Amino acid sequence: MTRQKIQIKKIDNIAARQVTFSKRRRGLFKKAHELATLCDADIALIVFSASGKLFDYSSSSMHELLGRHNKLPEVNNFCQPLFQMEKSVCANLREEFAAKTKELRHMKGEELEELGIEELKQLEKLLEIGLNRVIETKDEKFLKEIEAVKEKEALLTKENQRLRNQVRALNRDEQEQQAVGVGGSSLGSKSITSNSSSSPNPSSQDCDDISLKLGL
Amino acid sequence: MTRQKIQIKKIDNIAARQVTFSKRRRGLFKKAHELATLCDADIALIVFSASGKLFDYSSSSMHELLGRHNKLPEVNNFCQPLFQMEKSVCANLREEFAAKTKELRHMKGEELEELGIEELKQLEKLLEIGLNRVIETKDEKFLKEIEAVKEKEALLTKENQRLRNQVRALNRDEQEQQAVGVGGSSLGSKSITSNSSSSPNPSSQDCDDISLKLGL
DNA sequence: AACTATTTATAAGA
DNA sequence: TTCTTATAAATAGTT
Repeated sequence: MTRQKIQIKKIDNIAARQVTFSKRRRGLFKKAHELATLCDADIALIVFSASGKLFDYSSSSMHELLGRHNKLPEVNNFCQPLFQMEKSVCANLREEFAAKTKELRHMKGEELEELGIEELKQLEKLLEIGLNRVIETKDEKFLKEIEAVKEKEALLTKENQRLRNQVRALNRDEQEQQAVGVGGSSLGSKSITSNSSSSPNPSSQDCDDISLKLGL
Repeated sequence: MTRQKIQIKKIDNIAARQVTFSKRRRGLFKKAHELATLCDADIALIVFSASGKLFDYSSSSMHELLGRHNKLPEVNNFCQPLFQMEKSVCANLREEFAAKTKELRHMKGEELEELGIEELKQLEKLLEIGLNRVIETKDEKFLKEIEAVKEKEALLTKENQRLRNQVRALNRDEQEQQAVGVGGSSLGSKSITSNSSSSPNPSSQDCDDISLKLGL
């Protein structure tokens, strides 16, 4: 597909065919892996070169795929080659696992002696980037936390104001009653006190919440 | 691969993931077919979408391809238990692998949103420790490098001194000869020149070495 | 194994 | 879904 467009038909020149096979095989496996990763798909890819060499890729357990595929009648006797494949897949996985483990160790500052200066410099850069991002994210979370608390604070302040007004009104009522009438249970004051006792309770619970969160 | 480069990791948005799956699946099957045609390869490609739908391609009949390495039917009976074993081993490995991958991503500052403040703080500490160790190791390597160069420098200085003395002695001899005798080949000067021509050579090679190392 | 001029694939947007 | 389009990737031919 470049320098010159080619027709999709068997390449006659053997050397050229082998070169193209290597290049495109890589590309195909890469694409398969990308599709599996990006779209959470299960993929099995089996390639036999013209010379009979086997290459394979599978995004998850080959058996699982096989099991599902087994429902198709013509695909029933593949045990052995698939087992071989599974083994090589596992071997690959193990290899990757070892590589990841090593990388992780390096990032934790272990087994650094085996690295050269250039690699150490790259590692340092990587760690700095990671650290900065972590700090950034942490700070963002803190800010969010603060925002939330501030919101509650505003609500509480408002509620406090309301309550203060209520109390003031209540006091005024009582003084008026003492000044005007002598005895008798007042329906008005009863309803007000029951109101004010149901309201402060939840807001004091909010208070506890906030102090808990702030005291992380 | 366009408008914007994307990272190869699971696409979060479901709709976008489906669209990408359709597009890339087509591309993958096309590439598989091209490889099979161009290079006379046998290819089997099995894809399960995240929702479980099956897509497959094979360059020759799937049966023929997979039957090729299946000349021993009796071996199939052994397959099943071996599969099971291999499967569980692989599953475990995959799980650990996923965990390591996630940890590594976090250390690189990716996908941090899913972490809480406490975890972020721990991660930050971990990264700081790693970074410090890396810097330490790097500095040690630098120091070693400098030590090595200094050693060579000392050797060279010594060698230079020796050569200077030799040259001085040589000059003196010549002056004495010019002053004392008129003609005649001197055995003494001959032996000195042969000495000095065998010695400077290796030390000039050393010089090259050092400049190479210093110019890292 | 590298390079590079092109072709192809495709992410985002309509 | 399908089309468009700007851009990233793959790769044919070459060295």
